[in-house]
Amino acid sequence: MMVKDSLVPTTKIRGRPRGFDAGDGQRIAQTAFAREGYDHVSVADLCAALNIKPPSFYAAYGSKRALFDKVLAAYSDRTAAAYEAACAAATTPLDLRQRVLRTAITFYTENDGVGCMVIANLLNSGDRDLHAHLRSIMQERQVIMSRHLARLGLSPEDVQTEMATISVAMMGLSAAARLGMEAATLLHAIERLQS
Amino acid sequence: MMVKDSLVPTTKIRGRPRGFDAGDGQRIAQTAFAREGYDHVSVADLCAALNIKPPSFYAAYGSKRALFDKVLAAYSDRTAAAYEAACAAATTPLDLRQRVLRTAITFYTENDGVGCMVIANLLNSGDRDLHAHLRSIMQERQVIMSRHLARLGLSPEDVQTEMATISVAMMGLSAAARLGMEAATLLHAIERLQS
DNA sequence: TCATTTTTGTAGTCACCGCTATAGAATTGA
DNA sequence: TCAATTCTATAGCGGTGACTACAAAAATGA
Repeated sequence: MMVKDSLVPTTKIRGRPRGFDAGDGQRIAQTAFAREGYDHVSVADLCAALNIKPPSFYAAYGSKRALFDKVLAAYSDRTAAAYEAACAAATTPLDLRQRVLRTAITFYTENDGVGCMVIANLLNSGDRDLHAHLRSIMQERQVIMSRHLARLGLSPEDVQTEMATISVAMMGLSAAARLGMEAATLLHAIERLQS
Repeated sequence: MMVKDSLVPTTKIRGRPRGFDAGDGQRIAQTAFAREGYDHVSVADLCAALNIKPPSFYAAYGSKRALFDKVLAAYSDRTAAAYEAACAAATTPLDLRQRVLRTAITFYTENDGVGCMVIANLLNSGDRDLHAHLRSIMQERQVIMSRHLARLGLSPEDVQTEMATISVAMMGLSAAARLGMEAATLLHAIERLQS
């Protein structure tokens, strides 16, 4: 008598098996999207990189946008956790800013300097739906940081101003990183800026 | 006996007269390129805005890239003069930074906040030639500012760092302006950043 | 063996891109 | 009036974008 192995991940799946690893594909797409941005990565590019044809791509990921959203969600979760940790560790508003910007620099200079995936695509992409999605992600971040700033004693209007300050700094770091500025230089730059 | 009026601007020109004002077209193109960026403005868009057909566009401007270069040159000259004036008026390196950033903010918040035409397209465009052109413009600017910083007493390595600092700040201001941040908020942000 | 299921490659859809060949319309000079 | 010149609209070029209809291929279950 056989036991149903529905909980076992190695369940035999009917039909022709996929000829490539979807996880590998997502990783390749992640670097491509991070480097070039949503608009400048074509499905044809991704297919070439994955060595597959369009039908395989669409069967596995649904659409270019769906794949980007998956990659973006992973990035967003990863960075949100790091920023949350930075905020939680902060003891003063100024300390929060320093910790957040230092965290940002480490992310932005990954993979030879790709900047922030949210900021970069918010500035680059012509896709309106994507634009709205990215804006909402950014707003979520700001809400969280704002709460921490309030917790550290800033008045509502000071929270607004400090949030704008951090935003401008992060955008500058993202852009500079994308244009090739190295992590050490970015650190020196914002240290000097806050002289 | 007739006198040749080759020096008179109202010389009668043979052939069918142009049905639109090329100068108006350049102005319309300027706002379009500033708002949307080179890649996201199509020749069809420009033709629709100018109420002309593609052949008229190409007869008047040569190519999309040629028109952009014209618009860019005008922008570049205008801003270069302003930055030069800001640098010339500066009495200390810190004063130079303040003046340059304030000048930048006024440009970036023109036309409902379009940011810096050089920085924005450097980050957005996928065109490699354009990329190189914009980079060279940016480098020229930095060379000029660097000379002023040296004149004001900064050591070579401090010039480098200060230049990176100003660059990061300008990129942040450009991006934030493009995302809708107002001039007053931008001013408060960089003031606060330099606490 | 054979039906069922899923993936695969071929080949194409339609829309848009920058750009242009061609011929007609509108002007000037003779 | 008529040739020369210049701009105009029509229509279409070749290329690329995201995406897909279709049938063959490769696995499973019976």
